[in-house]
Amino acid sequence: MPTQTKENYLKAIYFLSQENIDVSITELSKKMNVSKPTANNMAKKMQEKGWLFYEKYKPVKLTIKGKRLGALIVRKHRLTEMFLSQVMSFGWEEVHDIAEEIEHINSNLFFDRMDEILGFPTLDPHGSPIPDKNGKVLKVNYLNLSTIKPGQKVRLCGLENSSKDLLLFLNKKKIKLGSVLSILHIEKFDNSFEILLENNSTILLTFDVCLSLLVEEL
Amino acid sequence: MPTQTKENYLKAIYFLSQENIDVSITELSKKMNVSKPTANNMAKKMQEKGWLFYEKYKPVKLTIKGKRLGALIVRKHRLTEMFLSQVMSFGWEEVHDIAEEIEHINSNLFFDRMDEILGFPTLDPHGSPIPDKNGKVLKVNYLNLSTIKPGQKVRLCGLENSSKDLLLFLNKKKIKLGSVLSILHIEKFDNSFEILLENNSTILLTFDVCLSLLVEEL
DNA sequence: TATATTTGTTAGATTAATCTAACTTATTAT
DNA sequence: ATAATAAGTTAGATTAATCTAACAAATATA
Ligand SMILES: [Mn+2]
Ligand SMILES: [Mn+2]
Ligand SMILES: [Mn+2]
Ligand SMILES: [Mn+2]
Repeated sequence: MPTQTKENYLKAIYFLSQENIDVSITELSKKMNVSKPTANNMAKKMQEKGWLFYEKYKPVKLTIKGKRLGALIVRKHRLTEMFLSQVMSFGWEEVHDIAEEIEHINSNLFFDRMDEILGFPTLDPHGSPIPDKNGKVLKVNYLNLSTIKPGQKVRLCGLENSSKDLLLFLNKKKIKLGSVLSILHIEKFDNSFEILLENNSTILLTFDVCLSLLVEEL
Repeated sequence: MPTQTKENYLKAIYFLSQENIDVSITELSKKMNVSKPTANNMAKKMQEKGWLFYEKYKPVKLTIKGKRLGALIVRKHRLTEMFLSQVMSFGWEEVHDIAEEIEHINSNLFFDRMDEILGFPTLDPHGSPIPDKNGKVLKVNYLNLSTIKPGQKVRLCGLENSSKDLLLFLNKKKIKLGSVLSILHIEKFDNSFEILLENNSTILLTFDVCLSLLVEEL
């Protein structure tokens, strides 16, 4: 029976592991906004639970069990986000904080029912994959908008980060998941993208924003 | 920002207060399944929060603030039960345990949305009133089935206790909220009730079960 | 009223999650 | 290779929530 706090640590390590299998105590402490001794102490406890490998002065690494458990929490998180968005009409910028709490609810029945009501979705409202009941994650293979050449037409499929600020910004620009973007021109000076939307309006996106958008070519 | 544990204590005191405004430490400790020192200690802490009056060797009593807060947690609990039952198709015997966790979610938006989707219900799936956003509770005035005379026809409107066992028993007997019951006969020997249901089947209910059923006369 | 029982409180300990200060080990730069 | 910096660890303290053992106060009973 993992506690809420430990579940959050597990998820943090799970995400940090995507970039690099090994996770340093310092990275973990930063992600969790706690002191290094706190992260260190927690790492030891999680080792005792069999969720990760811990050796003094070495980075930690999830065990198979830890990885699976982490994925299952992510599953609950993303199913919840999908439910909040599809069934309860929340905007994609509102769902994360609530899901951060609901992901800790202890009832498989509850999440299975969500899953069923949603028709067994594979992606969350931000385009991230929902791990299956065994913790297996579908590998999606999107392109980064920043790498697309002028003249190309793409569809927005996911986000590199789903920060509220980014989501609100995209709302304002009338860009949402599934939106079709035509790259008209890339400004040499600052690498900003001039983009034509479906509604025939033209918008400008900074290179930084383009780095956050995952697309597929049409 | 009340913690989950303290919210559960608050709710416990809130319910114990319905029967008797004053609540003893022993009652509280029993309801919460903790030792008396634990309950005592918690009572002191809740006093510091301004949720209750506490004086050594005296029973505790909720403050206005405590009563309101307690009612708001009950509101979240019952809205959740209603949502689980109406929107997510859970049986009335399945909703309590999940609601016991979800009631602690920290998002007014979440519960307001539930409320809206449900069409602002006033009763939960067990017939208990849902406190309003100010913590005000509608006073329902049902009769106890045990007090009804033979020949009378009544509608089931609520339950004195919503234990899972009772709910499963009622499921088996095909009795649900709104069911119409005609009292055919009361056995003098054991006070058992012979009852005719809408589907024309006749069932027998012990006096104890009748004590748990709240009805209105038709 | 005296005694027994119940109720409530104190004291002291434990576990989880956190902190700061001080120290050690490892890594990086000169 | 040494010194400086960064990363990781230990030690000791704190707060919330819990326990048991022992004691005190209130209530009930004979
Ligand atoms: Mn999220
Ligand atoms: Mn969380
Ligand atoms: Mn309930
Ligand atoms: Mn609860």
